[in-house]
Amino acid sequence: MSEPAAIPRRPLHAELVERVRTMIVEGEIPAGERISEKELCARFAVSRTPLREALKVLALEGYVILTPNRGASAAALTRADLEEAFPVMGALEALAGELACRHASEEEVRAILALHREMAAHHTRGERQPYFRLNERIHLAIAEAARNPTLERMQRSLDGRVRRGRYQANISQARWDQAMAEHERIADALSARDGARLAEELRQHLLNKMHALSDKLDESG
Amino acid sequence: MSEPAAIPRRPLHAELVERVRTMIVEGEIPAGERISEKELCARFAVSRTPLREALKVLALEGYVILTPNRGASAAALTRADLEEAFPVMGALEALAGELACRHASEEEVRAILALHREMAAHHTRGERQPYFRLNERIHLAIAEAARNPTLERMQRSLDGRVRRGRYQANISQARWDQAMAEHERIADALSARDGARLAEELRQHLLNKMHALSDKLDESG
DNA sequence: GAATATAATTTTGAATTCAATATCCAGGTC
DNA sequence: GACCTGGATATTGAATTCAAAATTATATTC
Repeated sequence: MSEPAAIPRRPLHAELVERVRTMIVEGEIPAGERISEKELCARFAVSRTPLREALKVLALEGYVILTPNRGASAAALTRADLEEAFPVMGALEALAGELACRHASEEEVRAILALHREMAAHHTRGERQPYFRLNERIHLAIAEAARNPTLERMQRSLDGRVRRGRYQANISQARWDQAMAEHERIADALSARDGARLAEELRQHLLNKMHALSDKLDESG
Repeated sequence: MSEPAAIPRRPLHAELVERVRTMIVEGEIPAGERISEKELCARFAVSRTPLREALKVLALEGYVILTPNRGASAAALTRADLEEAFPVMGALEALAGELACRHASEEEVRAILALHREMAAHHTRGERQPYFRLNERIHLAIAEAARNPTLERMQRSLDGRVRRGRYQANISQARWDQAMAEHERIADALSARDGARLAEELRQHLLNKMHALSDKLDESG
C-alpha cells in the first residue's frame, strides 16, 4: 500500500492570500494601485468574505495598505523601505549563518556547497536567470540549516517584501562579479564552519546588495 | 482654533485583533485552549465576520493556530519557541543598538540614560514591577531611536509573542543583579555611542534573559 | 463659469443566512 | 466490553444581504 496521500484542501482565504500576493510581487497589480474588492472577486469567482480575510493578512505582511472605509491598495516599495529592510535581513542572515555552522549536518553543508559550485558555473557562463535561482536557494538552504523556524519565517517574510525590488534591478557585471566573490568567501566560511566569519560575510553581502540596488534606483530615476 | 481632533474610528476587526491578543498574552485564554467563535462573538457582541478576520491576522502573528474546518486555538508558547525567539530578538536588538548609536539625537540618548538611572533606583529599592516597566520602555526607546520602522515592527512582533513567557518567570535576585549590571554596560556603550559594543552587550543581554527563563522553566517543570 | 450644496451611485463594513464539515452519541456487531 | 456504523447536533466556511460611508454626478447659486 502506498502513501495515504491526504487530499490537500485549503481554505479559500489561504489560497487568495497566495494568489494576490503573487499578483503584487510580480507587478500584475502595480504598486500603489487601488484594489477593488469587487473586481478581484469577479476575477477569482469568490465572494467578498474570503477575499477580505486575505486582504487583512496581506496588510499585516506589508503587501497591502488598508485605509478604513476606503479600501485596499498595493503597497508601494519605496527606497526607504528597501534601505530599512536590508540591514534587518543582514542581521537575520548573519544569525542564520552562525546557527547553520553550529547545527547543519555534514550532508547539508555538502549540499549547500554543491549549490554554490553550480551557481559559480552559471556565473562563469553569464547565465543570469539560473544564477539568481540558485542564489535564492542557497540563502534559503542556509536559513533552513539554522534550525530555527521563527528565524526562517521572519527571513521569508522580509525576503518576500523586497523580492519585487530585486527583480527590477538588473545588476551590473561589476556588481555581479563582486557578489560572486562574496559568495566564494561565504562558501569558505561555511565549509570551515566558522560561524562568526560566515555571519560577517553574510551581513556584508546583504549590505552590498542594498547598495547595488540603491545605485540602480538612482539611475532609473 | 484647537486641533482638528480626528475622531478615532477603527474597524471592528482591528479592535478585535487587539482585544483577543491581549486575552491570549495575559492568559485569559489559556495556551492551547480552543477558541469558540460563537463564544467570543457573544462576549464582544459582534458578528462572526470581523472576529474571523481578526483570527486570521492573529494566526499570522503567531498567537493563534488555525486548523481548517476545526477552528482556532490559542498557540502554546513552548520552550522551543522561546529558545528560538530569543536569539532572533538578540540579533534584532543588536542591530537596533548599532543604528541607535548612529541615528539617535542627543536628546534621545539623554532620555534613555535618564530612564536607565530611574530603573537602577528601582533595582536598588527592590521594586520589581516599576523596574520591569522601565526595562520595557528602555528597549522600546532604543528600538525607536534606530529610526528603522521595519526593524521596530519585527521587534514588537517577537516581543509580543514572548511577553507571556516573561511575565511568568519571576526572576531570581541573582539574575536580577546580573541583568542590572548588563544594563549598566548597555548604558555606558550608548552614552559613548559605541555601536559595536552596544550591539554586543544587547545580544548577550538577550541571551542571558533566555537562559534565566530556561532555568525557571526547568524548575517549574 | 466657478464653487458650493445636494442627490445618486458605488464601495466598504458588518450581520445574517446557507452549505459543508466535523463532533458527538446511540445502536449494532463481533 | 471494545469497536465500528450511521445519524443528530454543533461548528466552521463562504455567500448573501443590509447598513454606513465615500465617491461621483447633478443642480443651484453667486
